[in-house]
Amino acid sequence: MERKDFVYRTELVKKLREEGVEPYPHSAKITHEIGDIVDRSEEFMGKKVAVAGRIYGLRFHGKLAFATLRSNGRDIQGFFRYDVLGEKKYKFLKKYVQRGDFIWLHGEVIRTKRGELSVLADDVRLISKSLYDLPHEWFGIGDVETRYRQRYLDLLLNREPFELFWKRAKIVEEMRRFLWSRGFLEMETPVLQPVYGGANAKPFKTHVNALDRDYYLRISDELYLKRLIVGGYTKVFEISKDFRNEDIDTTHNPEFTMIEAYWAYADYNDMMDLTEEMIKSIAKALGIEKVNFRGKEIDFTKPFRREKMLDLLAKRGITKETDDEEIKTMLEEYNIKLPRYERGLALGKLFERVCEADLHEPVFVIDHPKETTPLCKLHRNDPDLVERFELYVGGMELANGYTELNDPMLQEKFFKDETERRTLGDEEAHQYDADFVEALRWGMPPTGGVGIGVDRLTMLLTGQESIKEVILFPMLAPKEE
RNA sequence: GGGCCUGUAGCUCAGCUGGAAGAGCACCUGGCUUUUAACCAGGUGGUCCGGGGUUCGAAUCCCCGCAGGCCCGCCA
Repeated sequence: MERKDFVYRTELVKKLREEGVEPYPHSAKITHEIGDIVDRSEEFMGKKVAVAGRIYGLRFHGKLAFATLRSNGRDIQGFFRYDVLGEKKYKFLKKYVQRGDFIWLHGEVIRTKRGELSVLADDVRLISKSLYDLPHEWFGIGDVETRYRQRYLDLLLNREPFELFWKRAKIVEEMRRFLWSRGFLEMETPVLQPVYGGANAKPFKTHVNALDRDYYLRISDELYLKRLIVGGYTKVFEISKDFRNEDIDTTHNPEFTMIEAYWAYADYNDMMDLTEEMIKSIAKALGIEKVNFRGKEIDFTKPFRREKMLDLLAKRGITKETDDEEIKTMLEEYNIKLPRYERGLALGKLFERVCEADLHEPVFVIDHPKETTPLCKLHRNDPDLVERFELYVGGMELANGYTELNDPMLQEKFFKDETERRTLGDEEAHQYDADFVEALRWGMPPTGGVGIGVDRLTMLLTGQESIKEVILFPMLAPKEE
């Protein structure tokens, strides 16, 4: 059974065509965007304009009618008078034009008796017929599933997400502007990779018919951007969609956006400075100082603290003196399973479990045990650690950076260690990337790198606690009919 | 993977101690020359998520399934 509104409106389209009116014309030339007129209304007063937009409200009042027109999130009122518009067009409006339709109208910018900025129409055209009744904005769309599956309805009827995704676009724009201003070049590296790397994660597998080879969707673009540093660039970045074949929850989506930046001759301290300055400049550009997140305030104007991971663990009673047996007991208590006991890995896992959730105000956690990643340079003062940082905000990991490992022989060894972990059953261990080792053998300068989760940054800057709220089309199970 | 919750008109929701499917808005018809959630009068509209069961009778109770949300587990 077809929807009643669809049947009725489809019939109207048919009638329009019978009368020689095309309900979906090719263009509708406007003189101004609605927002421009609203922003500079006094300048436009008394002038003739042509505007277009979707009808959110249509109020017939005998021989008068008022329409709320919206375009790009901005509203202006269309004012139709029988005597100004003429009988034919007025009747057309009444018979064929409904809420949800797009119209074009021409007329003088005025204010009505109630002071509402309006265009007093002397001409009106239907420029796109909607075949469904637009739900009322007053009630909005509340059903979360509808909001995600039909995001356009969410954007059309709920103000908050419309503005939120505008902000997300601004965040990405500011990110680019910031890095461009620092001399970084925006690069594009492969999404389809024969060997995946740069993170601990399960990949999506695909097949390249032309080569008859299995490929992977990237889990990170790290190893390719570093090849570009080998290639001679000193500052590169990429905003990349990465793919990780893992669970979907409030902070994870299988497809997500990451920005990675690599900077030759710099180290992890420089990258922390860069990260902090970038986030603060984005927040400033958006006029954001403090955000309420998970019930607590985050102040983006204060300096980001830097804490050593081992110091944070020590505050929880896990120190150098804690012996391996005690740590193994703790792993069991927290139900953490490692393919094989390695102290450094265990400490990294315990940190996530014990400390992570409490890191609310921005803090760089630095100097991780060396077993936590194979891509990072050993610490200049302690061979058991690496020069790594993770930025935690709101209890989430927001960024991850290193003084990049550029010693090809050590890189080879670390990849071998990962291969061993893989054979022991660690599905997320890194793959051995011989081509990347080859690149390092040609020489990569000392380099600092960082990756920042764009979705999570958007969550933090907008106070949204679910990643689905900041991804336009979050992954959902396909609906079968 | 485990627990809790949700699914009723186009939208927002009520009905849930079993007994004739409802409201507001939207939509349609009529009225109205300053409305803006317009108003007034009348009207149309339902696979009560799907399947099975209990019962004289199920939107309501039971079982299975689907989809979504939250929490936990797992995981960047």
